[in-house]
Amino acid sequence: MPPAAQPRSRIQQKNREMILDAALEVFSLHGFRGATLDQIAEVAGLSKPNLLYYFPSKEAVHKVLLTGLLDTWLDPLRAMDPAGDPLVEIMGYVRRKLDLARDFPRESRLFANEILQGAPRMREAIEGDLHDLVAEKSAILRRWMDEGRIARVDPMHLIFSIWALTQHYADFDVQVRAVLGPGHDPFAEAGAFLETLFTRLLAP
Amino acid sequence: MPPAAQPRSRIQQKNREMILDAALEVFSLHGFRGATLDQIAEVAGLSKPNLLYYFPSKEAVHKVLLTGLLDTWLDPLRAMDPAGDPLVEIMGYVRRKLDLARDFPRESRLFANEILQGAPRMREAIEGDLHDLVAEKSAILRRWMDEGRIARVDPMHLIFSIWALTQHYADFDVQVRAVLGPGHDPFAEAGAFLETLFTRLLAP
DNA sequence: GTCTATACTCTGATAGAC
DNA sequence: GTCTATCAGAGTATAGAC
Repeated sequence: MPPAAQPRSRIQQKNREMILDAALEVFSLHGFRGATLDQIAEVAGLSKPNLLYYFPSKEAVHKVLLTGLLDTWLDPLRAMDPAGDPLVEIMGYVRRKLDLARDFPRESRLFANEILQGAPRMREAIEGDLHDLVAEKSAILRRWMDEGRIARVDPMHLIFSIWALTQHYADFDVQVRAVLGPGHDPFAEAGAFLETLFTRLLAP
Repeated sequence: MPPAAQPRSRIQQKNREMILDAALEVFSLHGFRGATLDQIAEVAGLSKPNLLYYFPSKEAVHKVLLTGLLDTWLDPLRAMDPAGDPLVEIMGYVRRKLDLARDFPRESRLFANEILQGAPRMREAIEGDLHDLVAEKSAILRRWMDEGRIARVDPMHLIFSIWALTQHYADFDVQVRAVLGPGHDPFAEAGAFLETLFTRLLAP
C-alpha cells in the first residue's frame, strides 16, 4: 500500500516525484478542472492506471501539491525580523519573494489558478494561517511607521503590493516577455525597478 | 442563420447576451478547458442544444468574449494624453484601470486565465496591438522623464506595475477580502494606497 | 426557434492478467 | 508494480421532431 505507508522504496519515491512534477506542470497551466490525468500521466512517462496506483485520485494529487505550497509561499514573510532595520527587512522580503517567482513560476501559477477560481481548496488556510500572519506582520510595519522609521502607508496594502508586483512577473510571464520584446531579462529589471519603487515609497 | 447574419431579432439579441454573460461567468471562474457548456447553458437559462444554435461551438463563444476584451482593457492606456500634465495623466490611468477592475472583475479574471495558460488564444494580439501601444506610451513616459517632469524609472515596468497592482484586486479578490477581514472596502482603500504609491514614486 | 433524443469522444477510476 | 481492457459518467456536438 504505497499511498499510505511512510517508508517508500527508491523507485517509488522517484515515481511519486515524477508524477507530482508532471502534475504541477499541467495543473499550473490548465487549473484543476482543465487538467486531465491523461496529460499528467503522459508528462510523467507513466500509464494512467500506474499513476493511480501511486495516488488514489486526481483530487489527491492536487491536494499534495497545494499542501505545503502556502507555507513555502509565506516563508519569506515569516522571515521579516521585527528587530531588524525596517527598510532592509522589507527590501529583503521583496527580494526573496521575487526570487521565488523567478525560480518557481509553476508554483506561483498553481496558486494563482486556485485563488482565481475562488480558492475552493484553500479557503480555510487563507482565512486562517495567511490572515493571521499578515495581521502579525502588519502590526510590525505599523509600529515602524509610528516610530517614524519608514513612511506611513496602509500596511496590509503594502503587503498586497509586494505580492502583486512580484507574482505578476511569474503569472503574466508571457505577457511581460511579449511586451518587452527580445533582449530583456524581466526578473533582473524587475529587481531594480522594485528596489526603486519601495525605497521611494517608504523613505522616512 | 443567426450566427452569421448581422441583423438579429430582439429575442435573438437578448439570448446572445444572456449566453455571453453566462459564459463570462463560467469561463472566468474555470478557464476555457474547465468550463462546460452544461454550466454555461444552465446559468443562461437555456438548453445546451439551444445554446449551440446561437454559437457553433464552445470555442466560438470564448472567442467572442476575448475579441474586444483587450481593446476595452487598453482604452484607459490609450487615453493617456501626451499633451497633458504627466502626473495627472498617469494618476488618471491608474484610477481608470482600478475602476475597470472593480466594475468588471469577471473580465479581468477571464483575461488572467488566458494569460496564465500561456495566452493560446491571444498570442498575436499581445505581441501586436499590446506591444505596440506599450512601446508608444513608454516613449511618452520617457520623454516626460527626460524633461524632468516626473522622476526617472523604467517606463515599461512602470506600466507593468500599474497592471499588476490594479488587477490584483480583481483577480485575487477572495484572498484580499480574507486577509483584510470584514468591514473593509478593498477598492476604496486601494485607490488611496495607489495614489500615495505612484505620487511618491514619480514626484520629480 | 426551441426542444428531446442521441451519437460519439473524453475522462476518472477499477478489474484483473502478468 | 505495471500493463491491457474496460466501465460509467460527463463532455461536445448533431439530428430531427415540433
